[in-house]
Amino acid sequence: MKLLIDKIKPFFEKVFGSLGLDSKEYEFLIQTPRDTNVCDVCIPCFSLAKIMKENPVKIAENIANEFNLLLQKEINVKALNGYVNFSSDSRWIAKKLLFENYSFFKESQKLKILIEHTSANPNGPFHVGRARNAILGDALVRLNRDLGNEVIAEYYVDDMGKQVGILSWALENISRKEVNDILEHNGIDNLNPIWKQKEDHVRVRWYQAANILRKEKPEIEDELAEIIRKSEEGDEKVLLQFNNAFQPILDGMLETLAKLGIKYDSFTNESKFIIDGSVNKIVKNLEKSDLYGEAENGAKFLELAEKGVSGKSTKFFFQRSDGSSLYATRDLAYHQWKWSQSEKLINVLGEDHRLQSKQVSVALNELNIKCPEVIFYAFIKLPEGKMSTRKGNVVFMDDLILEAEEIALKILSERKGELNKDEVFKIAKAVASSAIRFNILKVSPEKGFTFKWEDALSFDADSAPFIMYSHARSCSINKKVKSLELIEDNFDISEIDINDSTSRLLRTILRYEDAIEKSISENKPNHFCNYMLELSTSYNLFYRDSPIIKNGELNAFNYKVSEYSRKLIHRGCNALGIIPLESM
RNA sequence: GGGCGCAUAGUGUAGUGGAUAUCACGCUGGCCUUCUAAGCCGGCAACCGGGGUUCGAAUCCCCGUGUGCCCGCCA
Repeated sequence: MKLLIDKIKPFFEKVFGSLGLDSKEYEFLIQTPRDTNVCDVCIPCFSLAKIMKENPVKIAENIANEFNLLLQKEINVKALNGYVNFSSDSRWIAKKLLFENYSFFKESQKLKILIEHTSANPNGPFHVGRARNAILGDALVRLNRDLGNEVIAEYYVDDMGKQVGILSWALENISRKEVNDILEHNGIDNLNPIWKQKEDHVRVRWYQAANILRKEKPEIEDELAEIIRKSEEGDEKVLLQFNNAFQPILDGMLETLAKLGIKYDSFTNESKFIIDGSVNKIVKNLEKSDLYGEAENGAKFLELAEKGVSGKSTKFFFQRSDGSSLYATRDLAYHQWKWSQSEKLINVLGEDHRLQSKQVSVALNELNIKCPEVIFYAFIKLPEGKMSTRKGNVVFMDDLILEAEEIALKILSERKGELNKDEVFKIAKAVASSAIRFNILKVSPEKGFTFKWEDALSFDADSAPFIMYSHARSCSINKKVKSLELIEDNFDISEIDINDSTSRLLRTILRYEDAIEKSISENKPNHFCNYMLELSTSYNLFYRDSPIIKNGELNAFNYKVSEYSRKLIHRGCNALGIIPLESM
């Protein structure tokens, strides 16, 4: 409700000045109420009671009276239960939105932001748990872009070290037949033939087989250690070999994410920071820290016991005894580099990285490098327990998407319609991808949840299709108006009678800015999900009560409101990665 | 053993010091000759337990309970 707050601020200064209060100090009191049906903006007077030594109900009444002397009739001010409640005239809102092109985020500061998300090790297909990262990250990218920020979506590629090393070794040393035999003996399902062309599904089997083989033949460890060591020294030949091993997997993973509308602007390889020497510089600088310590064998660490880290080990190791670097050290160099690209950093990490992220923050402080904002999300479990790529106990995102498309197709086939096959297929894909994203986004990131097929595939009221359906309706109306070539009569907004549901819709539209800003400032896309559900509900009520075409004639005001809503729902869908279809 | 998350109707969720605790599923009763019924309207039902701070606590603090994650010279 920025529009209204900006409107009343100058009067607020006068009123509070006349009460002998510093208006700047109390500006924060102007707020949007929890229950938006009560009023548009309010000032709770409870905290003033102590200073003014008076009953908050009385204070509210006095303040309301003062405002009423100053404000024109387009803002209604009333005192209620110790609150000063402001309600704007619906015609005034309509005028600002429909005729004066009030635009959102005009005064917001625009930033260059780098959002690093997903960054999953390229060793196998996405399962639903890992995908939460990508879906959250992509939503943050889109929300920030909606506000006008310039955003880089970053994927940090683990192209060295143990995991890729194992994969690379497996592809060179284990035959297809051996892989199949090993996995069969260990109860891992066969490759689903649907995915036999998709290298993430194919190659992960080598990774799984190698992990089983390592337990049986310890001598493999020596071979592994050798190539891993070389990769960490930046050996070009080994890194190229690693790259050839994981790149087809990464491509397969990105193909899956693309089905969900997720794309990246930039990929950065971990090895970059070994090769360019920045890791070495980080090590040198960390050695100067007061927290620096060395183990007996020469491994280097920071002692974090005094920095709020506790547990069995309080040491943060950044160099092994053999002189090689660790993931965390490279991460420090990576952060330094990221700051050279942007003014704000956001990382999306699983809750298992909480400690590691704290260690990185302390180390960054020691290096005089700013810390990123980090958003943590809890894991998605299966009813039978944790998901694990190695154990093959997962729901693949590719399978979930396929299943969702089939259900959408089934629903479409049950409904009468004159859509052709291509359109039906396109709609099913859009519904599936949007619904999956939304069902994950609508839950607050720090809350864990258990994956259930029926919830993930729910297309009911609390879902993306609900929002998409409102949009499709508004499109349908627009098409009808166009096809009937109805004429938009001129009208005087001050003469229009605005009903309750239209008034509610106009107010909901006005809260778009607040919803985006809240979601961004807290890095919680679920807030905006909620808002989009409210916007759609408001539109549905308006649709019920306010005919746009009646007896073959166009209601120009209702049409303008509908069109404004249509464009805003479209915009909001893009901000969440929901595909706003024109018909469904 | 220690640290860090989380706990709201039968189920899932919103809410980060204020007005009658949000929305959905569920159960239940209604609305399609009228701009897409994947919709709309009505009813049922909840703040883990105990202390504290405050004029006021689901929200902040302490203790407990349950649950998840972490405590590698892995990533």
